[in-house]
Amino acid sequence: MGMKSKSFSDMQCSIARTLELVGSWWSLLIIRDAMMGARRFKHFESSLGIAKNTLTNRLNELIESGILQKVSAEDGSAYDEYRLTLKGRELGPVMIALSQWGDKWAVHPEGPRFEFFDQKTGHDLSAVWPRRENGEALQLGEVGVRPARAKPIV
Amino acid sequence: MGMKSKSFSDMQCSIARTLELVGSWWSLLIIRDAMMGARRFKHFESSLGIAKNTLTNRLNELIESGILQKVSAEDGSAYDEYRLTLKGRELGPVMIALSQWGDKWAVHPEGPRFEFFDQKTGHDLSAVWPRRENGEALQLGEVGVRPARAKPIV
DNA sequence: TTAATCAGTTGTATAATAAGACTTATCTTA
DNA sequence: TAAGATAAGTCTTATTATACAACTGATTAA
Repeated sequence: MGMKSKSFSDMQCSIARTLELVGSWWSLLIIRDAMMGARRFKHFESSLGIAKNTLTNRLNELIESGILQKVSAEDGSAYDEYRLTLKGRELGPVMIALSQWGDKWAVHPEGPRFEFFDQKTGHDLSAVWPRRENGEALQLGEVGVRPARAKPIV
Repeated sequence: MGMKSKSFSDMQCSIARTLELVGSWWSLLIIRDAMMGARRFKHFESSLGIAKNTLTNRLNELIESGILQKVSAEDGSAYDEYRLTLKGRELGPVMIALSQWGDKWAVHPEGPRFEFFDQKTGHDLSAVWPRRENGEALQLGEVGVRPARAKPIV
């Protein structure tokens, strides 16, 4: 996109700090591909159509951020694999929320390509949505934002 | 960032199509500010420290996408206000998921600045997380991705 | 052993952002 | 009501990230 000398990392907002790590143009799609099983440079490259130098940069940033890690290949190849860390895998809810919104508001003529499901049962997931402790979904208008209270240290 | 002639809009993936609309560097922070009550150009500008021309471009893109709309000011001012549409407000779960991840994985030394809560009760929300129909949270490893089945037309 | 593939690196061109000066319309206040 | 301040942009220039293509050295396949 352009000159990104402006960084979000000094902002106290957790959304800004997250976007500092995964908000670059290709980052979330790289993470998506990793969640769908991509492990090798060529997988990401051919799936995304991203320029090689840009892919190199994004992958290194994600490693630097602790979202991806390079590990020796399972199949004995000399080429290392890129794998999500726990930190990376926990972006799952973000991905599902993005996907769910796109299914509703950025519809492709041929419909959605993929869907998330429960591997235990094969059933669909319920919507990723703000809920009360009892599991009840809130209306969006009922969600408020307030200054964070100090959390107990222990 | 740079040359973004590569567009995601032709991709069938809902995540890519969503990022095409809100994945630019500042877009999600503008939407965050709108959710926190920002309505005027100056609010976004001073909150974000974004260049004016860039802010103008991002705001117009978000209007073009139907995420923001310009409406006449409630207080009678001649300056219009930028307000989220329903389409924009429904990015709430994405925001909460981003915030929740940042609270855990991109911690600021002084802790989180804001938190979401239930305005009805004042209580915290439960985590935005993949769940079964019965409300039970899945382990991330239990979430699978599969080609989308054709949905019934009616 | 030769050719093809993989994972990059290195240029060059282009497009998006940053920064700041400038403009016009609106608002405040004395 | 007139003058100054503020709001919401626009325009220009400089910087930087991305795209694209060619090239390189290591690994793999035939």
